[in-house]
Amino acid sequence: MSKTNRPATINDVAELAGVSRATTSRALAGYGRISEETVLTVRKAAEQLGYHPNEVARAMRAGKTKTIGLVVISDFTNAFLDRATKAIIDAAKQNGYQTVVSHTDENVHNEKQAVKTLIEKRVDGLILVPSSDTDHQHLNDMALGGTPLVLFDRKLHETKFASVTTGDFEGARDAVEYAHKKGHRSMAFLVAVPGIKNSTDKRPQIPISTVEDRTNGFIEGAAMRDVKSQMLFCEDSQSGAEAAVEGLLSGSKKPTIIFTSNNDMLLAVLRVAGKLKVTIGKDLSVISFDDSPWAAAMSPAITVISRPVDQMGQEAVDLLVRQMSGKKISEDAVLETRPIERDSVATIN
Amino acid sequence: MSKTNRPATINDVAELAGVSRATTSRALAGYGRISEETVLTVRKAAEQLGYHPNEVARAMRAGKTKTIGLVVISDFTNAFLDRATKAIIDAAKQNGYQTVVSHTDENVHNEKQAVKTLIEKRVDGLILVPSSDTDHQHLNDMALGGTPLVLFDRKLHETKFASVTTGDFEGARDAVEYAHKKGHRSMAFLVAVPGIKNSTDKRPQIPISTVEDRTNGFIEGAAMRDVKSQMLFCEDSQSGAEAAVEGLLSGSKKPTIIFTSNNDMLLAVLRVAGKLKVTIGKDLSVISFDDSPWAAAMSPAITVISRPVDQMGQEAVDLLVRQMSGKKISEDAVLETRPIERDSVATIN
DNA sequence: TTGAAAGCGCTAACAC
DNA sequence: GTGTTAGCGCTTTCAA
Repeated sequence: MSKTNRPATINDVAELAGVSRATTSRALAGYGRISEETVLTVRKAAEQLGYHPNEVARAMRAGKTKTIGLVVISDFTNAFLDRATKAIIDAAKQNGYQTVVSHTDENVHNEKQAVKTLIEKRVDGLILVPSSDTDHQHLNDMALGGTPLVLFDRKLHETKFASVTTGDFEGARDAVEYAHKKGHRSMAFLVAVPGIKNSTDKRPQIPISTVEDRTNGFIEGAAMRDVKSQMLFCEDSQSGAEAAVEGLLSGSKKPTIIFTSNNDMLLAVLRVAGKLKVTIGKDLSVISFDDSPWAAAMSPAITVISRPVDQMGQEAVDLLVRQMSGKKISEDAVLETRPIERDSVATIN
Repeated sequence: MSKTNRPATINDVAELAGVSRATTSRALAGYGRISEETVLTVRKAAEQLGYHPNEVARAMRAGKTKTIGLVVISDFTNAFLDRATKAIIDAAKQNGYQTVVSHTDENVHNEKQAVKTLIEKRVDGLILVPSSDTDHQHLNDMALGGTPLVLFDRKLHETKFASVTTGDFEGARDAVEYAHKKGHRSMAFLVAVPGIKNSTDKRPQIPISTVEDRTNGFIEGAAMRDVKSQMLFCEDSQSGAEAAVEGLLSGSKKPTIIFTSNNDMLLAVLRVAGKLKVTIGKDLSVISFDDSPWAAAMSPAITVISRPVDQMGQEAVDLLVRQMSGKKISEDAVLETRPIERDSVATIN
């Protein structure tokens, strides 16, 4: 910092070192022909002034910000997305990129806003967890202005973006299979669907590919084994979910096992179960999508269908980095889910 | 996007609209004297080209990036910091700022790196959860180059930074008081201390003000009521914590209640309890710092000392915004903790 | 080995 | 009401 209170510029350094800006730049960056001595002088001057290169100016000149934008739905107060966010930030850093995170609370309007802002900030690339499969006009070529985009966790039909997802259809189907093996014959799938009110057992429009896959997987699994199955599509909120679960557990068609489409739904089941004094793993079994530290720490520990979140983050960044370096790929990475058997599924004979 | 594949600039718009850059800028930003008609023409041209203002150039010119940097320790895969991060991002957005998030895994070296990068990106301000009370040379005036900094969740002694913290001393003390009322006479405090190996009951250097406060609060509370108390300072890792808890529970000085200094420690207790078949809320009581959705959903639900995380985020951004607008304040906001009584503390008579 | 100068995209004096 | 111009801090030709 020079005498004034604003950060030192390369000019300040040049002046103090008694050389030109160009020389200073070269000395600091260490390229071109330059004498050992000058380098030392310049370095000392820079140090003395507490010089930090202005990355904004650099970005301006280079036309690259070395920054990627990450737009996640919901907040990342979510056992899957928080770790995904971390994984992405880490992988990006590994590749020399900073990450700017926006979250959209599952709201397309916020998503549009976030994408716009990020584009204006001239991020070099974008990773997006899209809110809606049907509304994505803000992702057309013109809006993106050539910024590469990778989809995370969800696909967008009718678009050609590269994406990183998991085999959730198979994951759900196999989970049903597993429950069947454990003797369950009456199963329910509790599905959070953004945009709907309360809950319904009529299948609504599902604007999220992942949720759709899980739903279809559940149906397929149930059909294969001919078990009694029901689905409950419910509002993506704490109160809505709890009401739905209460209905489910107090009704006449009470299942022996509930599958939940995400951790929030799992928590709803757990809360209601606690309230109704039904014991998980005995009176009622549970399997959820996505693992979390607390699911493993519960008594009983919760059986889950986990997804390789770190690897997903890695993959997303890899895909993006490759696109940012010019390739116009539209590859899809589909990783495998992995069941983690714990103690929340009772054996019934 | 113009014919070439790079984003349209204001020049492109000006050319298409047949006016000068300055006029274009005025038309788009809507300032100065300008005819209605020109505005329309320019707007249309901009639209047609998919023009997005280049915020990098703007930032360069204005000397402001409208961005703040957030450096959190650990990852934010943490029931407190994830919500804090969200709160900060939201509050920042409210004030027209984007947020760049870095995390340091509780490692000072990473913290230095993160701060440096952010300074070079010319963030307008910084919110930091510092890793270490003893090592903060990288936060001196010169390194910061005048960038305002607000401390979050932890104070740094011997510095003059504004900070947002909570009354953890009182929180811990009152929790002991509460446990005493419920009849507990033998209490243990499980404290995560970064940097130590395994665990010890000898009080080590605690480089985190918050943890120090909690420890002192526990001691004070225990002293006031003359209960048998012990402390276990343990490595901040899953395996380390579990080993410590196992020792605690199988030893002869087994307490009736364990206080945990954060959620990771709570999970360790829960995991070990599950393994050892000790029932929480009956065989063993638990109170933890920091609330979380899952703590409330467990059976029994966990009694916690919660902190007003949204408000903390708000406050931090407020403090920062005020500093960014020129004031050189060094105010400290200390918010109150709030006990949430649930079912993990048994009544003993 | 070093310096001078141009230009990245934008806005704001200042002229007309 | 609109255009011209300078300059934010940096890197990189091009000359010397």
